[in-house]
Amino acid sequence: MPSGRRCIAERIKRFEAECRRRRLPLTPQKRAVFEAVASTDRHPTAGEIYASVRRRFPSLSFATVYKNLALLSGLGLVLELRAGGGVSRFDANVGVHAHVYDLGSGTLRDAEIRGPVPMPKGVKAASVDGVLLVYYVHKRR
Amino acid sequence: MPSGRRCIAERIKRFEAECRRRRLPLTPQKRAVFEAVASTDRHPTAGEIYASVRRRFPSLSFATVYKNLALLSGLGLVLELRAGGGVSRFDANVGVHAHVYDLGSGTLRDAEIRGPVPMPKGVKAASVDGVLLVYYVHKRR
DNA sequence: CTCTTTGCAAAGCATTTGCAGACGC
DNA sequence: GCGTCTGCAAATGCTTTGCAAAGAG
Repeated sequence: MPSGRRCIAERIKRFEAECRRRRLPLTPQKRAVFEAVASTDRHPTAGEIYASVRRRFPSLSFATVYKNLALLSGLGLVLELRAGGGVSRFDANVGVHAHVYDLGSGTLRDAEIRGPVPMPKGVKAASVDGVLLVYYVHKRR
Repeated sequence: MPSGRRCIAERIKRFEAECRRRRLPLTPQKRAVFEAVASTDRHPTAGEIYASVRRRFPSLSFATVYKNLALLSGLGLVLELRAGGGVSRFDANVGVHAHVYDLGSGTLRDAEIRGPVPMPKGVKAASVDGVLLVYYVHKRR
């Protein structure tokens, strides 16, 4: 399922490699922020990430969290989900997958999809960095 | 194409029918806000809608725009796109279609897709209100 | 007449920015 | 050492809310 041990370790390896390649300092905070996103499949918000990382780095500030999330997002290591509700959620699963957003409860959860996601016309497959696929569902109307 | 005359008229008809069905007053502002979204395929932001409607209703306030957008969104007449960038964009095309978000320029545009969008497991097709499909693309990395 | 809506002003809150000092490499 | 990062505090800006007056049906 979404994030087994193996998968997390791989994500972190990729994160480190990418930082080295770019000559970006591997600070403890940066690593902790990435780990906070990579070790869960709950699509944490910036606030949740802050709370989580703060346990190990009490001096952590929100600015650091946001700066690192922006950085990671720019590196393609993390996906920012603005699918519903008011806040951004972050996902270290950069591959193609789907989310179901419940309009009633505001819940955002992963979904398995059967079959491949079609590619859009006029877009080279190679230039697609990520795909956000969200199903909006309701209980009743 | 996204929004021909015919299509716009149909959208407005649906909007009016839905309001009547719910016994919701059909105020000029409400209608104007919906029309502002329905008559373009540019996915306007709340600010753009405000500017547009304000030309005909100089006393219009932002609160009215937001309240109506929230209402329309709840009625399923308008889709709120939080796909990229910082602000919400609104789309009266509630049917299944795709968007391409350019990470470089921050542009969000419509895209035709070939083939059907797969349905997720564990979700009844009938309960799916809408599908948001966004391709994140880049020029270079 | 009743219930919804409007418009204003103020509040709310997630996110961003500037900057000085700290730190990775 | 050099360039990036951290943390603080203040600012930003989209969005929401409360409320009294106006409007739709």
